Amino acid sequence: MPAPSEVTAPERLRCDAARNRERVLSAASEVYGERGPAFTMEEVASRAGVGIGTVYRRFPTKGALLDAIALPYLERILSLARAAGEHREPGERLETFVRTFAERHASERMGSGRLWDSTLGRPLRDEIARVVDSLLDAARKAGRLRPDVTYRDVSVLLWTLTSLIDATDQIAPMVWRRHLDLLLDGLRPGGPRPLATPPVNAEEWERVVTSSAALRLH
Amino acid sequence: MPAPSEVTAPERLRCDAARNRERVLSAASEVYGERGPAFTMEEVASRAGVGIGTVYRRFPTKGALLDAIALPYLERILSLARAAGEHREPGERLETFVRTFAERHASERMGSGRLWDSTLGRPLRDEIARVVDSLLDAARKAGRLRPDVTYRDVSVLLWTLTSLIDATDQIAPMVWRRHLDLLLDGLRPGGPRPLATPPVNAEEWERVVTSSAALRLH
Amino acid sequence: MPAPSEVTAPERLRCDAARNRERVLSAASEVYGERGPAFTMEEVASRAGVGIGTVYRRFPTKGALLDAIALPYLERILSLARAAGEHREPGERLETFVRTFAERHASERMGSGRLWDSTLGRPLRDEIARVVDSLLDAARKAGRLRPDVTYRDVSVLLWTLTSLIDATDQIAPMVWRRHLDLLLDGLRPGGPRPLATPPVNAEEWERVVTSSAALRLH
Amino acid sequence: MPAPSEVTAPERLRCDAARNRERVLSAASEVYGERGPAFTMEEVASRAGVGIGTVYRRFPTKGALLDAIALPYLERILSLARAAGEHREPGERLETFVRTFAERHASERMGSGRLWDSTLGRPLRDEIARVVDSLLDAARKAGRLRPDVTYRDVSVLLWTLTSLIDATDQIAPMVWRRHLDLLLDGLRPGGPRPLATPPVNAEEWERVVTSSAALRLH
DNA sequence: CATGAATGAGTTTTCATTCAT
DNA sequence: GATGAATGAAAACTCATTCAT
Repeated sequence: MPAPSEVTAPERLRCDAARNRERVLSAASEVYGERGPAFTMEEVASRAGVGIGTVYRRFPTKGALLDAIALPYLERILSLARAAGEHREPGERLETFVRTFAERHASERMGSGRLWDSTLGRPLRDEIARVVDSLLDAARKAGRLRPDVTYRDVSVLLWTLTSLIDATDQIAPMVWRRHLDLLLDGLRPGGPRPLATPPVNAEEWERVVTSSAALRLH
Repeated sequence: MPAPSEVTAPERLRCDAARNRERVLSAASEVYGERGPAFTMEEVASRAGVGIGTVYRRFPTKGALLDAIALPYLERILSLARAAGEHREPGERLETFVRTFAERHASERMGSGRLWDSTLGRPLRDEIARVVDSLLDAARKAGRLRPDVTYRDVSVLLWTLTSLIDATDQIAPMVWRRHLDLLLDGLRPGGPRPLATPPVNAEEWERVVTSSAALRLH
Repeated sequence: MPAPSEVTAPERLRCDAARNRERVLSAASEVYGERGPAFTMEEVASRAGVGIGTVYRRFPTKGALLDAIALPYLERILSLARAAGEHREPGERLETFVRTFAERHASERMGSGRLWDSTLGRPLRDEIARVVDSLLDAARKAGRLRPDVTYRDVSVLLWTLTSLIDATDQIAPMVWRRHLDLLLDGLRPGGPRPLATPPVNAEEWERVVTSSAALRLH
Repeated sequence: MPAPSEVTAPERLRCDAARNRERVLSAASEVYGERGPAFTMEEVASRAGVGIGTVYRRFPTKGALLDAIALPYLERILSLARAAGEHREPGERLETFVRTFAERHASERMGSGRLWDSTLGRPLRDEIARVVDSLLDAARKAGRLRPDVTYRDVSVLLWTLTSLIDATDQIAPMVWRRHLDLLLDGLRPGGPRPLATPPVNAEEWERVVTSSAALRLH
């Protein structure tokens, strides 16, 4: 049975390699989530259970690895946006997207910062732009969004939001939720409803202010 | 002759020491403004015109030095808040504070990130809280602010804003201004006035997305 | 059916193997010519169009590969020596050999340094010794060579010459030619003819001294 | 006694630093002599008995260290040339210089290769050129040197000679001496005296050919 | 046999921190 | 007190070599 073996052998090889690639990638995402871009290649390697040489075989540069982390990240964003587009109430779609995105980011420590960068994800980003634009349209038509908000505004918003989540979620998980409510609802009076999240209380705030949380924002 | 010598010598020393402390501090602020927390202790020393040992005598740790930078930073914030409190229109005071703070941050590269941290500035921070609270009050009474916004909400807002400014001001200076408009004006429709800043255009956005700007957000 | 399969399969394999061996060898010579012993095994593999494992199957060590490169090198030397032995004027044969060898080395970047080493080429080297000895004899009999010069003297001369060629040919191609003239003609006065190559001029010398040419001599 | 202490303290500091600098330098020369430019910074550090950081404080780059090795090397060459210029017999001066240079190079493992390079030693090199030129003049006037030999010819000769010495002195110390005799005396017949060094014998040659001596020539 | 994935010791360089002077 | 020399633990990256497929 040379055929099958010949077929499967390379397949398996690729399988192992691919598995390792995945392991490195998820280890990198993990470490990135914990320590930001200051993570060590060696740490990624050891957490992936491979030698450092293996990491470098797949990603010849730390930057390349960061770029690679970005792609699944973007893909998840896209799928969240698409899922939000299925929401029954068109007026809720945008908010649903932003909120689920934030929750997912907090729970899965999706990458951030550098990950919005890199030209690698261009087509993906374009597609995300299209989908999010449709969410904006729906929200606008439902009278739930001021007409002058663009995709880029939302993007910047998500961008700063992820930084805030990274910096505070572990020590004061309500901070970013409150901030998100404010962002979504606006600062002006006359809003139709009170903010869903209560103001940040003293203990949480204490933790934020005394920890090095702010450090991570830079 | 213990008195004179002990009086003058330490006095002088204290003088020199104080002068050195100031030099180190302003050198550190300068370098921090230029390179963020990645600056080198040696660089601070040489820019202050002292030996690196002197830096360490005053600030036993790089972290301590960062903490120390925060104080003048907080002082400037306080003075901006106070100045804004003098604004003729009480309803404008909060917005004036936030906007001048942002502009100052952008132009003088006031420290950020880590600088919000540290327990050193506690009394200062408390005073800032008081003053900003009065701005909030005024804005609320003038019907320019939703009633449930707290000092901490504003603080988080400023916090994320400085990150955005640090990351984008040099390559796309309109990005954070637009975002700030949105923050101040809210995302809901029916706002009393159109946003002052036009949407981010394609070129600027391109620059942000292709540069490593996002990197600096972490 | 053990016979046919065993006969053809190994035959083919041997064929392929031999072809691979050759490919690896010429790739290695090529890379060696370009970068000296600093070349990478991976580079040899990829230029030969085989996997790196294949390289290691044929040559268990980088040193072994270097040794193997030496053989064709020695063969070319031998053929040059034999060709020089055909020269009409017996008195010219030695000089012809040395000069054509040097030119070939310069133009084809024949291997050098390590290539004189290795015990692999023993019989070949012995044969070269025999042929060059005959050139020496002829030169001696023609009164063109001092009687006490041996094959080993010539060998050392060629050895240092190749180093000089490697180091200077690309940046100052006259340097080694002048040196060779001196070597062949002697340093003492009263020589029958002036040196054919003019002294190295300032520009060329400058290039040698300021470049990292000397580095390559080690 | 504040004055003396103040005077000596910095002096001592400088002393220690200078001592370390010297240690690093001589360690580097030593290692360079043994392994050529492939030496390790760590090795230099440990042999100098200092931390690797100290090496980098004095010589911010491996290249800088190599450059620094070159200077004392050039100085020694200059002093040898000057000493040779004092030789009673003007006709012997050049040869004396070349021979003592070679012996010193062999015994003290003076640097080589890269050391001829670098623009650092420019003035020193110019001075060497002047002195050696005077040796050439003297030799020429004494009828001991063919009139067309220039300083650059001698320089190339010394250059290749050091390579040969580095490569062979430890395993076959007569090889380079014999070669030097040949260089100095010329290859043509009719020379006034037989070569002082006997031909390389089989054992020595064997050692050269089988060792990796040749490797060091590249 | 061929492949190329995996390995990890080794290299250069940086920088926060200590300590002798 | 001030100085800056010394330290050495990392960190990013390379490459000869081994080994599973």
